[in-house]
Amino acid sequence: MVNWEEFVLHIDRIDGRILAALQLDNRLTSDQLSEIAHLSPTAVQRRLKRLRAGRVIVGDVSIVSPKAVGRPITTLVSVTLERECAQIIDRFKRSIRTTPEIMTGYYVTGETDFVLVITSKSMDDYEDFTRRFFLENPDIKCFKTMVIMDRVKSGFAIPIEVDELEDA
Amino acid sequence: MVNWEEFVLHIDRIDGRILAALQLDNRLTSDQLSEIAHLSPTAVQRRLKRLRAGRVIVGDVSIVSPKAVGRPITTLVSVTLERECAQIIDRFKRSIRTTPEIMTGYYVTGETDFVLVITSKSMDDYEDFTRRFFLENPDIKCFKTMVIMDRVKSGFAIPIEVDELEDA
DNA sequence: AGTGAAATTTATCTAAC
DNA sequence: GTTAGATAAATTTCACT
Repeated sequence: MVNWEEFVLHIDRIDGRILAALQLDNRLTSDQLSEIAHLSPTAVQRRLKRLRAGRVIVGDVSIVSPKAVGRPITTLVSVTLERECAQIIDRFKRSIRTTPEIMTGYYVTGETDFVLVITSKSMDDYEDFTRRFFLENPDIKCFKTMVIMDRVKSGFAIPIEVDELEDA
Repeated sequence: MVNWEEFVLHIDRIDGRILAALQLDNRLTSDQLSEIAHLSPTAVQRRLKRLRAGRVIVGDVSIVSPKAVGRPITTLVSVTLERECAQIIDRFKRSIRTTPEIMTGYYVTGETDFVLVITSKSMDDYEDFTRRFFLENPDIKCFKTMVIMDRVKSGFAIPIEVDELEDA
């Protein structure tokens, strides 16, 4: 039986170029992409459809300025749970998913168990959040806050080494 | 003199609804957005133009599956520099920006100086990267690696409390 | 297989009001 | 803010290699 979870489409050099471009700007038209990919606009669209259906492109989103919508404070929080048992971990994962203030949540190896990215309206707002979310949660042993001072690079673009892919 | 850096557009409830939708899917048509916003498609487009020009929407990107393009390993790395002087910090920031393996890089307060998000083809590839990037850099005092085991939530969507915004 | 060209449908932009 | 017409883009169909 095939493990369909592990199934990924075959990506060639042209796909690589299209993906590299769309990671930076997904509002490029098929016409613009056709120049980048050295292909006809129609062929580009067919590939796009395939890449989206095959979950190579997993989403298309607008990036909103946190400041502009009144959430200028972003913090990174590393969280250590009391005990690393499946039940407690799963419960914490669920609470991450249902808490809108948490933009990103990773379960990690190493120093701590989880790393979260949290947006807040102010430091007071963040403090208030920690009281509600962390201090009242008996599963949490400790947490450490890092306030983001500068987003040196805040992209999500994966380096796609086009030359390492095979020809179309 | 006005601090234009701090200037942000005024966002009303309708903008909030549009932004909340586009953060999840920016391929929604003006027609679909017009239903969400209870507005005509043309009015939606005018707002979109304003939101993009005013840098409320700072970008529009496709999210590519790291696995699908051969980079299944993602690590979080916290970096502490030898000394926190402006020159060393700026030099490190520059190297973050020019290193494609680093997807995200934050300058933070607290435990460490920087937190990086790095994609790799394999653990060997990551180890190789650390040798090139960290171990050969005399400005770096120490770094700690956390391998991401589960992306519990890997969105960038900011919670937009529509009800707290004023009417159009 | 996958590609390219023309026709149709659909969305977006540019006026009007 | 809306409606209507022009422009441009995405989809579909079909012929080609």
